[in-house]
Amino acid sequence: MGRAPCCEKVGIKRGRWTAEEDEILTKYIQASGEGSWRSLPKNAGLLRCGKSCRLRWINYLRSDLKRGNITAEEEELIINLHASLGNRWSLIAGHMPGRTDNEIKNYWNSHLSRQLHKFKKPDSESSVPPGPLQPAAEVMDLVVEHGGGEVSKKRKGSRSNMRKNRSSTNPSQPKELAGPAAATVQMPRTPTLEEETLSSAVSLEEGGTSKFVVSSSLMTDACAKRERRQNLASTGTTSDECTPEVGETKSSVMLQPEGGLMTSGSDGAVGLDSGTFCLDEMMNIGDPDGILTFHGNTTSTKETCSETAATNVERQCDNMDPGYYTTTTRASNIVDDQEETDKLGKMDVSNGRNQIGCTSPAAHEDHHDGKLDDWDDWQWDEPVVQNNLTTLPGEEADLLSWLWDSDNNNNYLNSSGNFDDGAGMDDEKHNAMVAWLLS
DNA sequence: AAGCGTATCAACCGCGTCGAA
DNA sequence: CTTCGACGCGGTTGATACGCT
Repeated sequence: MGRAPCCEKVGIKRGRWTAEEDEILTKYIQASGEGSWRSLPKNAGLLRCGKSCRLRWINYLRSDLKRGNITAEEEELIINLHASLGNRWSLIAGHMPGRTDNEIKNYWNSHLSRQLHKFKKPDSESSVPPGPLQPAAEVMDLVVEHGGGEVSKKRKGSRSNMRKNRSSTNPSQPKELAGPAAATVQMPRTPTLEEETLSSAVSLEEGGTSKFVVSSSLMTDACAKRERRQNLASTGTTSDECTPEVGETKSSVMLQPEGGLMTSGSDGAVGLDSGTFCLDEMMNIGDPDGILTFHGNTTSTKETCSETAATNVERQCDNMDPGYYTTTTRASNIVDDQEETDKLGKMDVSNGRNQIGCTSPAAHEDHHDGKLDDWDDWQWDEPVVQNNLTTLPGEEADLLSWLWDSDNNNNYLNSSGNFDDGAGMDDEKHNAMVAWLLS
């Protein structure tokens, strides 16, 4: 048995609203108030469905609506909120006075999801032979899956992109990170959702420079104390002022490319200023220098996070097919080895659209005292050269070029230049790639 | 200038949730 | 406890605007 229609279909006007209808609806609501949508059209003398009236009022006629384009600040906020809330447009809109869920949803679908689409390596465009692992795409699938949002199926380009392309005099010029886009947006607290949601998002700046965001929120009681610290950080307290609590060692502080702080305690919990995320399930960050250990044990520390959290993390771990790998997130040791420099020359995020380059934000950490440099100083166009990534010690350099080789050529050419049919891209590499991206 | 392809956004549709009966 | 109506939400559609060739 089908559901009864919300209103009679016959005699109901559809399509665009006229100015007269708008005026009738506005006057009626001003006189009688919102609500009773079902009976409203009849009472107001409109030949419209109640739903349609409600939608028209909420999305267009309300006096408190903000008109005009989405600003950079709002875009940043949408990205951050979407990373935490997913496609809960009404909730996102609730954090953005004057904006409607429909407006935000449209903006996401037409603007922001395409950026994800660009970041996500499309299978159809890839020359990767069918194989068990396609690291970059798979990782991005993983990231996008958890709140990264659906990617528009139909849209390929963008009119705004066309405008930019036309007006751009220097396509390789990285988008300026200073200003709104680089500002940390303080996430409004939405407890129930944060408690249940583990999500991630990725955004990509245009012009061939990447802004990689993996923001997650998974609130648990055990993580709450860290959230308090991150709240301090987001309200102006620097990372240095986030002193560890008794019995806890501040093992590392990393910087999200978004400009937010990413912290981890000795217990392996990782916090973001846009939420907190118990990472015990997936990896340990126990090394004071930021050594990140990736593991697949999802059962040992469940008591520290809620069952929901554990379930979600388990799901992520399942997707990641975790093995055991240890990588590092530091990149500040100075070496004068030209050979290593040459190796790292392969690691360039000035990539083409089918290539994903990734540099570790943590590599930007000042190794002397753990103090974070200003993210604005990050050189997006040539990060390897300009951000001293050329000074990685040999082990890290090998890892980077090794990972890069796997992804950069899409054909799994190994470091020796031999073709790898995919089988050679073993779990270890895959997990290392995941760990690297997450770091 | 015309035609075509695409982006944008208002509106529609169906389903889930909630509260009252 | 069940049913039903109202509402709200998210996904999708379609008309229109716009940019490119």
